[in-house]
Amino acid sequence: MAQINCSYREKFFPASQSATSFNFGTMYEKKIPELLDCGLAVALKVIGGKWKAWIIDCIKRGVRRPSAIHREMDVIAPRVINMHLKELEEHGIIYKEVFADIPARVEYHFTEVGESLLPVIEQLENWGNTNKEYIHRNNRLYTPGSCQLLPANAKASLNN
Amino acid sequence: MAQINCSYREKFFPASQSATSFNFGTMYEKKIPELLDCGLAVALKVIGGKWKAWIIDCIKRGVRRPSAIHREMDVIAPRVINMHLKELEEHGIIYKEVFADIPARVEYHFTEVGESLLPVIEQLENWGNTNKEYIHRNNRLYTPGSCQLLPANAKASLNN
DNA sequence: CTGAATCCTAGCCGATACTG
DNA sequence: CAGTATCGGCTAGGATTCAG
Repeated sequence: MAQINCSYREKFFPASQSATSFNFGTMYEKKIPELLDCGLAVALKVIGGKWKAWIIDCIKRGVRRPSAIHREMDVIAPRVINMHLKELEEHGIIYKEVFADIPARVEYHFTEVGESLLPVIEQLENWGNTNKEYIHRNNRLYTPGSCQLLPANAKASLNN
Repeated sequence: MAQINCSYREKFFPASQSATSFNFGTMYEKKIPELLDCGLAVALKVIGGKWKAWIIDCIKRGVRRPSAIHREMDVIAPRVINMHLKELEEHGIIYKEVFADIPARVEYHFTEVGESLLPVIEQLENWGNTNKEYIHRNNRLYTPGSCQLLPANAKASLNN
């Protein structure tokens, strides 16, 4: 059985203010610091954000230049893509190679840590693909007091 | 090498409007539908949200009653916790057992699908724990043009 | 081509009070 | 104990413009 070794209370709100309780993720200035010592929280922070998954997928497929990424994600505002790219860079997931060409030329690549993230993302992707219909279905059937619908396929997993 | 089988353009913005392109996630009413057919996006949607990880961890450790969860997460507004609980229920990750006691008594349990999510979360947690120092360090060292700092440990992963 | 600056909106979340 | 309602703010994200 999977084990989450998370003493969240401590990790989200360390008693010792000297802990690694600073604000990270500079996409916006944050008033309320969050996360910190919890691995799960950090991981979610890194791959969270509305379009990070898509961007990571781009780079993974060799779409490395900003302009190319913008072309593929033409429905998303370039500013937003750039913000996500910058955040990924700050987190050390990708880094940028700047060429002295004119016009300017830039390529993004995964760092080692970034590459180590890919298999984990694949797990998430697989889970999502095998369960998305179920989740969508549940969402549709759900009504405020419809707990009766769920136990049918859920009770099986109970053992008390 | 990990493979993400995501044709994002199609999955986020299906050409056929008849696709599973409805709005899910009723924590709030959404004006702009999102996600849909991409497994990764669905997975992130399910475990996303500021406190879902903590809540999932609670239930996993046997802290099943709302009042108990509220006690443990006493820094978080009960309303917010309830919203996340409701969303997890709507997504079919947990379900609620309602006892006819007075005062009211409720217990949350994982559905089968919910349990299948735990190992995946563990992967994320592990990745985060082994890389959080690196990420935090990067965040601190980062300055707008500090791409010079990263390639040092990043170049190694390049092969072109 | 790259990417910063400005303005704006929607939605997540926080605090409080209230019902059964 | 469990859950809802209302109000307000912060912030991620979207649209546009301009600079290097």
